[in-house]
Amino acid sequence: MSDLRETRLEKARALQAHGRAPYALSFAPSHRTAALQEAHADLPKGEELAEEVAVAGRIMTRRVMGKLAFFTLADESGTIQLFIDKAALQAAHPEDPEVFERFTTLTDAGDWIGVHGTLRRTDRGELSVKVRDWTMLTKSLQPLPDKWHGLADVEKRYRQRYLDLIVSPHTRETFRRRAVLVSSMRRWLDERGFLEIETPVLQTEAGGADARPFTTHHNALDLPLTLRIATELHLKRLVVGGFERVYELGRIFRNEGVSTRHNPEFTSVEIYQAFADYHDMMALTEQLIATAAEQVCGGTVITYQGVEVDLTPPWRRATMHELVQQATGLDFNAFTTREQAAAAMEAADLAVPETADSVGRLLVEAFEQRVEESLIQPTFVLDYPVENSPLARAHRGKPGLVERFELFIVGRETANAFSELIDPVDQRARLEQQQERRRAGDPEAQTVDEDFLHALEIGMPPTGGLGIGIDRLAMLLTDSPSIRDVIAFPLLRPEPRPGDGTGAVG
RNA sequence: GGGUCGCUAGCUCAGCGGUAGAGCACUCGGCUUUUAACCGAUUGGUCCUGAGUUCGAAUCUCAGGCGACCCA
Repeated sequence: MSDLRETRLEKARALQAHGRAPYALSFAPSHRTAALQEAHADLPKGEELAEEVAVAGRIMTRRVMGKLAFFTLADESGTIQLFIDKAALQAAHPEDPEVFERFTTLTDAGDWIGVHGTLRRTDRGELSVKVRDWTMLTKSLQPLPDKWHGLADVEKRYRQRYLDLIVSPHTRETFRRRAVLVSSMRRWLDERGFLEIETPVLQTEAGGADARPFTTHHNALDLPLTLRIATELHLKRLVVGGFERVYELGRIFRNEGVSTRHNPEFTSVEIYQAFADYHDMMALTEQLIATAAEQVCGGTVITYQGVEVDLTPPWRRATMHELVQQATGLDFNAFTTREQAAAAMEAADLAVPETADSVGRLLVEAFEQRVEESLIQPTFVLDYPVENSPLARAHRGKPGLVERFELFIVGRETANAFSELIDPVDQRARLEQQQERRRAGDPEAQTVDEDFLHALEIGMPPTGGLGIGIDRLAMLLTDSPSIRDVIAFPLLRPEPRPGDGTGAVG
């Protein structure tokens, strides 16, 4: 509303007129508020210290009562109260008899200010800075949301995340935890000799996953490009090049719908370790995630949406065949044709989609329909059908299967790993099969990447590969029900703002 | 893609066919121990958009927009 804004602009002009700039260049705080609260927790009521401190922050609430005022000042660490005594402030400013009135009338909730003063605990027990001098750091022109209710409108919280962060301590904590998660994972990998190497986001043909890419265009080269849908094929090239432990933690883009579990851009970490197989990657996954949980949550037993989840290794391991048999009574090892499997599934009241054109794909269907969401505690699901795992190595002992696992926690796929396929002849055959599917109309099927195949022909050592969805892990470790709660700025349709010239957002 | 729900003051919400309201915020006045400060007064609206029904629509109907949740 422009009246509120105009009032604040007027205050900014008044500050300028009185020699106080509405936008300061810098300020030197001596302490953060949390450090002061902690250091002086035992200061008795009514007592004051001689030492002067400087703190900076945003005014959250103001209580002005005649010749005395209390502000709540918030910095990133926490809050502290400002105790503004008219007589004391004026005594410190003989040159400006209006100093108290300027402070109380030209400031608003939302302004950034810095103050110098002494610490005292009020009679009511609130540790406060008794203000000797104040500086406007940034004059805010827009009102803050309701100080008691905060921002309840979910859409507004996503669109104007800055407001959400100001008024919702829980949101700040979520993104702080996400940052701890990411740095914890990088540290864990770095300490074990993994190199983070950045691979291209812009690619002429996106590969490494079954997904549709975003398309874009390079003007100078007049070249159509796609955004990456995985980092897999380039990281493997690096293993071919001789890096034995590589990873990349970064943004992936998939041109798909949005939901509480999907955002078109999301963050993954892919990790490749030479001379390792998928059993090694299971051990790595357990340790990596358990360590992250300890650093983010303080322990490996956590609560997600009211359910206790125990991330203490080792985690349950079960094959997809076992899990499906337990849940449905169907033994997919016994089926030799799709017709047999389809009939058995229909008899068990399972849907049989047309697109699932093999026993293996039907097995995955049965898994998704009856098992997936029941896997609350961390579970490695092993040994997938070869049909939908074109980059995984054939199982060493089970024909038709590959050495692959997916990790499920709270019913959600959280990680995916293989003993990587390193035989270039087999790899070519698998990708050609995928290309066939693509020709037959599956837009998510993969294409043949000739340079990748060439790299495999140069020679990739036996390698274990792993991908972890950072957003879903962040949801788990921050107890967030929606992926949008752990993405600072989730994709939203732009808001129509017809003819709006001021206060536009975004 | 389907279903349900939501959209009213800067924020949080009430109003559900008859003059658009409250609390907070803002402005003004009072107040030297408040902390959702308090007391008094004032200000503030494209009731998401459009069409329809009606003497009369924030309210009912239809279409559209944006979002949330559930399902596929």
